[in-house]
Amino acid sequence: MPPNAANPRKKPRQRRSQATWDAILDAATQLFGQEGYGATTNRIAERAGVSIGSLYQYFPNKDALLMALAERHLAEAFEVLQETFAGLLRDAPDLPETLTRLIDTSVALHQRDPAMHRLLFDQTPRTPDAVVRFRQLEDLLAAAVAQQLTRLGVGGPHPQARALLLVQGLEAQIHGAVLAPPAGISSEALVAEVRTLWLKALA
Amino acid sequence: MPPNAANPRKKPRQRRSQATWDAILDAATQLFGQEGYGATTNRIAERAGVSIGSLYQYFPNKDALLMALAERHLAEAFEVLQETFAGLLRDAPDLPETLTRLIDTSVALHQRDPAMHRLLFDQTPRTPDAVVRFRQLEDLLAAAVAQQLTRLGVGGPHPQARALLLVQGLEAQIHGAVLAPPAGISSEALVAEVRTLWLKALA
DNA sequence: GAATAAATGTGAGCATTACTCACATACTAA
DNA sequence: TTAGTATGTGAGTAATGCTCACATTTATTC
Repeated sequence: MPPNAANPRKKPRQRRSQATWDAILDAATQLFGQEGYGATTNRIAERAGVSIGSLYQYFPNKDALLMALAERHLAEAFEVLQETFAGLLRDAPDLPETLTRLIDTSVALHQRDPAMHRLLFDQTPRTPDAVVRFRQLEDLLAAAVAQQLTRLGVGGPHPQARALLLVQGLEAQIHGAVLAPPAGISSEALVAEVRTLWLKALA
Repeated sequence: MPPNAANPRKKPRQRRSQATWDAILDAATQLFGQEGYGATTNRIAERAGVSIGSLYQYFPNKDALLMALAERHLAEAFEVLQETFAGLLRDAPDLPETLTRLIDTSVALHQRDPAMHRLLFDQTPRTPDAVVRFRQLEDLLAAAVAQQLTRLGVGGPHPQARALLLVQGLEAQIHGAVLAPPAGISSEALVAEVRTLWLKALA
């Protein structure tokens, strides 16, 4: 994953400060996970066994803590996606199999840590910085998808555009299917339908 | 639009209280629009020419103010959509024309008041209540769409599921295309591509 | 090892703000 | 007129994000 240019506070140099940084993020993970955005910075510092001043030495404000959690979350997701795309480059499967792998990966990522996903998706304020950052990563993903579409000869007149729409559409559909399936329809049925629709859209 | 069951404070009975209610919402629209979620309730009351106590007589907390703005915003959107669906029932056009009308409506709704849309989409905390409420409206929309898909014979084995995926996917794609078009791709090109993809997906 | 500088840690307290409540005022009904 | 109800007020409270003057620990230099 590419580095975030706007990293607000310097990262630690000495070993003890690295421990402090880790303790703060761990405490933030716990308390934000339990209490949502309402968790207070003072209690996070307390839980981390660190003074509130130290917390603000590494994170300029409360939202920066969430951003750090988001970065960690997204980095994990990127690793998984990296493997998926590596596999696609290696095996060069046909369109149906390619779609299946992409969808399965997306589903797995949404099932991995639903609480954290919901915290970041629903409760974290989408600051301009966060929105820009997210779009940046979305474009990266789209580029990898565009490469696959082109390889399969289904990129259309503008593969990057088509890939971006696939990324955005698929994310919304899988998110809804996995985290908020409507009464009367199973997640599995929805995911299967997602695959059917995109297969026809791209074939 | 169906009423919201969890309406937290009673609506006004006398004329002057209706004026108070309107003044508060107008002030909220202005200040939230200018300053985002950071706008304070005290200043909203001041701008409305009303005491802070009166504000909290009608809105139990800050988020309820945003919810009221969202309800107003969504009600307007529902009116427009109602017209669109009425037209579809009247004219019973073929699939390409039906898709065009739905997409054009969605684009128009996203272009109508981008600032308010961004405020509600990005900055308003997605409380559990708000999430449930939004899903409720999404299902309603999906039901109307499912009716059209069935009419056109493209509902597949589960029209309601397919319609929900269309609503979620389309919303995400149009939102991205209109409010955050990537460098090098025009909104128009993206919207055209959205239409192409869904046409093939449903044909 | 002593001295100096740099990095890291502390927590009382400040400023802000969402929200309450005891009370006052305006309206309605008899 | 009077009683009752609806509406309006704003000083004050509690909670919380964040600062800053200072203390402590580690690295560096002589």
